[in-house]
Amino acid sequence: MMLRDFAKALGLSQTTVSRGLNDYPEVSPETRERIREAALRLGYRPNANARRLAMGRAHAVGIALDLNAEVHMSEFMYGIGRALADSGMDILVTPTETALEELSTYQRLAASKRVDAVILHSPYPNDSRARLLTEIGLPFIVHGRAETQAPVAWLDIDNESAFRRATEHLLDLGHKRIAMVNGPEGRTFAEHRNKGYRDALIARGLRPDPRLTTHGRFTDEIGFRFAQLLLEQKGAPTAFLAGSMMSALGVFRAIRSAGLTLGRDVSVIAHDDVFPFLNADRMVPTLSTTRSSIRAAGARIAELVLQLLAGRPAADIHELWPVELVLRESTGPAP
Amino acid sequence: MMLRDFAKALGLSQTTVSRGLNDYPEVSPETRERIREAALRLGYRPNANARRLAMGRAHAVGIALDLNAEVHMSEFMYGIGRALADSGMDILVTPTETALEELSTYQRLAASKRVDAVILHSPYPNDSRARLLTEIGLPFIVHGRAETQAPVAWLDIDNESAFRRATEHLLDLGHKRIAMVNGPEGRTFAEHRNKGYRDALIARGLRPDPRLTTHGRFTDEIGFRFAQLLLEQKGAPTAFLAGSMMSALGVFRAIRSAGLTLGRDVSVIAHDDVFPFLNADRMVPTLSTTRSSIRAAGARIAELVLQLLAGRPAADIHELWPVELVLRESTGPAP
DNA sequence: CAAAATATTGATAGCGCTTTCAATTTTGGC
DNA sequence: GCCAAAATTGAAAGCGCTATCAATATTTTG
Repeated sequence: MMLRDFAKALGLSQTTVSRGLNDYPEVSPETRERIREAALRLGYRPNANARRLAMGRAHAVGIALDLNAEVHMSEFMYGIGRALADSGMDILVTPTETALEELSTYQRLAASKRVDAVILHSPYPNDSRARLLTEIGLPFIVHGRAETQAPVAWLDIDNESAFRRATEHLLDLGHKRIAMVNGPEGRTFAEHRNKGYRDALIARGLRPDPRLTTHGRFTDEIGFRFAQLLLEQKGAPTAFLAGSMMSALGVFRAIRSAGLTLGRDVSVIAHDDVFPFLNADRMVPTLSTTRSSIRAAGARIAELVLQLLAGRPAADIHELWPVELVLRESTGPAP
Repeated sequence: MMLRDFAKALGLSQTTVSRGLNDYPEVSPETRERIREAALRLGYRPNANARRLAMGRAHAVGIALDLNAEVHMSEFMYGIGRALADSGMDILVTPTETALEELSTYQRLAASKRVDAVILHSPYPNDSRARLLTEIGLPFIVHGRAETQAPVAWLDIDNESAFRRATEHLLDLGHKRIAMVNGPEGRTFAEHRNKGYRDALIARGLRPDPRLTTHGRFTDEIGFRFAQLLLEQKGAPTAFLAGSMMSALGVFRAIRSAGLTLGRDVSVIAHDDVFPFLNADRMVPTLSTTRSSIRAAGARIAELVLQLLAGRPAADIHELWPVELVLRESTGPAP
């Protein structure tokens, strides 16, 4: 069934029916209701591709499925999708491995008019992807922060403050040697976390020891290896900051396999993006975290994308979300 | 730049250019090359929405982002996307929470012609979604197995054999009480795993104890709670089968928090979908697994979708993949 | 070398919507 | 009750491609 048939069945013109379905003001309330009801009853739905062509809008947002951020992606996308559900917007996912690949993906999406906007995540402070998108005029919003010449819309969590407070808390507990399993080097969020961590140490007159910091993907393996390495040395750290729950799991294993007790011999605070499959509050011992739902961020970002496309200036779209520090059993006084 | 301009710039008709770009045989090799080169040089790309409308094909496949299968989704989608990369097919993701929601999603996608096919995952033996898709004539392929009246295209891993062999191996090691943390009740793969597990026990004259089996989502919490419960009882199991790496992490914690040693006091075999962020081979101790890459499955499924859309009968599309049993340190002789 | 094939290119009619502009009906003011 | 203004509906022209059918150029054949 297409518009022509549907309109004929109603005894109305295609024009009126189209207007009725698209909330044009000039169609009378009774007619609109009649159209709505009939559409539901007869199961008529406009052909999305015809609409896209006629309106010159793709009704879709793109997102790169980046292996480096993989654990986070589905939860993030879930949030985006939920918020977009009623807007008729689709989510178009493209796997990318390298930054270069991501760039050409955006060019393709833009040139072929497949998406109206894209959501950029895990940015660098000076991000080539953000620059490209600005240049080709494809609207986008950053999950995280990037600086470009032109104003950029972004939503970020306050990583710096989160890690500063987490570090301060460990310092308050008497820890002097605090290690950090950070995210991939160079990414804005990793740099922000680093800054928060270092600032907290320096404020207490401690000098950050570069050997106590590592960068890498959020895998349990990296957490494990780094923690194991440090724990078997003399002058081992008594506390760890972990950039993700995955890294934390690795750190846990290293602590246990060194015969130490988590929360007593070694304290851990991890950043928790709130995955349904990994609950910091139900671990044993429960895990202290800096917490911020990545799903909620995705949902909000989707709303902001809609606003951006509706004409709200990118320069106005900046949200910095505070991060909770949730203290549980994995943190205790320095031994 | 659109086709009209591009064709004009080349001094050719739109027809010829379109044919050149779409690999029609009647365009001469030199002309084709000239078109190709110019397209690259001038950055011309056909408007996807105009193509979709003209061709009556969406050039997209849909997939439901199901919270119950969330950890697996990004890896699975990554495989799909990689295999689809050169085909011009997009991946359209929609979050769904309930089966009902998934049904209405498929109806919407079909009615509005947003996708040419969908990929159905985590099916039930008798699956309402598969029935709906058959009924409305939206091509689909199942990751897993479902039975319907009409023939259904599917790709599945041999869960039954995997869990039979895993169980047999534990039995060979002398274990008598073997527990299993299975997936959500009713899903085909969970039932198949159950069958493999039970058959192995029965073949050795052991009666499966229902108290040793639990069903649920693949979270570390469920693994932990179930294992903890069993390990503190008398007659505790000496071995566990875990339906996923996440469940296994929970089981590990329970074993350790009971003061037992993994691989000595208690053995564990987990099913490993091969996540980049969780490596069974680099755990401590290394983890014995039944292994099958969900990413590879996704990639193959994408190929099969293309074949299905190219006209290959669904009845011909059935692949049952063998599952490796990888023995490592987490399995040892019964104490 | 003309006629018949064959290879290659073009003109144009959709694809199923939205939207502009025109037509018609209804309402309001006096 | 009449006319201007407002409200409501319709006709038809795109949106930017693909694909059908017709036209032209190039070979092949007898």
